[in-house]
Amino acid sequence: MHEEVVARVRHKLVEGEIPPGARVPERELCAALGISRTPLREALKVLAAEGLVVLLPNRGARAARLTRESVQDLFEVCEGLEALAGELACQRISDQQVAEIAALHASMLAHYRAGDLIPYYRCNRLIHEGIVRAADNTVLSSLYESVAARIRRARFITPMTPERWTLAVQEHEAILNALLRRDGGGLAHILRTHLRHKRAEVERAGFAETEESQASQPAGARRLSSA
Amino acid sequence: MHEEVVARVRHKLVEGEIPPGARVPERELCAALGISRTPLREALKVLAAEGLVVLLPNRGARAARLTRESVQDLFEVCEGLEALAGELACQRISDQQVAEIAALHASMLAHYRAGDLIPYYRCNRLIHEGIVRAADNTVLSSLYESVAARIRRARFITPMTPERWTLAVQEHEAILNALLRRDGGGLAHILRTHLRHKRAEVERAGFAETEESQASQPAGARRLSSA
DNA sequence: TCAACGCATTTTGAATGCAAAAATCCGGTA
DNA sequence: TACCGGATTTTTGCATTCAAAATGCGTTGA
Repeated sequence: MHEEVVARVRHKLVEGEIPPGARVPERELCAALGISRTPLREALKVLAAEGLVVLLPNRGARAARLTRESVQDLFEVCEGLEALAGELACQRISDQQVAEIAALHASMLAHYRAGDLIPYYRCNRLIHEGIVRAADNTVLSSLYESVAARIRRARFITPMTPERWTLAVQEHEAILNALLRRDGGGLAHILRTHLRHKRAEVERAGFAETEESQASQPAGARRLSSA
Repeated sequence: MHEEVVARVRHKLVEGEIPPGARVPERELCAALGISRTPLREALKVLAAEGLVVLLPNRGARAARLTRESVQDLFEVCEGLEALAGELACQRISDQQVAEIAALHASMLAHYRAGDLIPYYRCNRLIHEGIVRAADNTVLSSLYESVAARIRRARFITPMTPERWTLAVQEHEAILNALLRRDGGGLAHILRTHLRHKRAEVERAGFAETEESQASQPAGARRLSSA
């Protein structure tokens, strides 16, 4: 049941039901989930360790903000993780797994042509997860899952433009090709490029400062602090 | 106080006070730390999310085992993270930070010459952490911390041989040189090599099957399972 | 003799209770 | 009317309590 609670609350955070910067209403969530405070508080501690919420001593939990720095950090790490996944996947992926990803790619393409964004996103995500899974590394999988979930929260503030959509599909063609050729270096490279473009789009769209919910959490000057 | 408890228990796990595979004695720990079960259980949930303990439903917590697969996975990911840190650090490190690492390197060298393993390990760790810190990426830092902590648990089963020690010091010379030249690619490469050697040593030493505490947790056949 | 069953004890997981810290509200004052 | 200070209410953090599951042990019957 503990895992269930963590998953439910994580879903609310990733899907924007609890927007970045918002307070996490302990009482309400307990009522909504039909549980007492103990398991919810345990779940919040776990989500804090994952970086999805911030625990303020004696002042409760807030959904972590998406600042310019944190998004940049997340993309940098995600690049590294996906590149590693690409390298390893090309060494270890089975023909069947390649076929599964090729099938996902085909339906993603169909959704692109039909202009269906939501199912397109779903296939997109499954392809990236498939590559990570094919790397056959449980540590990598769990770290990727954590980072990707946090990045996914930014999609509400980045509109998908037709140009970017076309480019992304082209990049996915290259991804599939590299995978078919088992070209680890090439796959790592195109995955990095793909993510850099996505990141540029998110940064261009700007974030933070636009949500009313970003209030009451002072902007940190992390880049200035040294330790 | 919550963070305090997590840190204390994590220390017990990383330092081998609670060996891999051993049961985490909830009652005892509560008594030892002078707290009730609630905060301890919260801490265990967090450590489970970090991968240091495994929670068995209705059967308590055990310190995670160090299997061949999990150690391999950890090293693979650590390589990726350190390589990324090296790349970023060379772009962002300040002269003062380089000087700090150079100083650490010098004292590490002195400890090597004196044959003092423990302080050598300490300097070694601080150098690697310094590089990661210089990458100036909080997400990277926290993931690295988590992976490095889990890897550190393996050091009790890998004796330091004179040959490996000499090689490690040589590699650290190359690491410092790459850093002084701000050669990101070169630093990433030597860091990967350094870790690969360390990993080979750990794998050669063999692990698991040697600790009585590894008992009663069936060996998983993860490499065979697909999803 | 040994295996299977049943009961008691221990351990786990979640709910509740209680003390302390924040946040809020309200009245008073300048 | 704006601002400050204190009391009240709410929220938070931890301890305690309670129910359910697992474990251990003794008994019984083949």
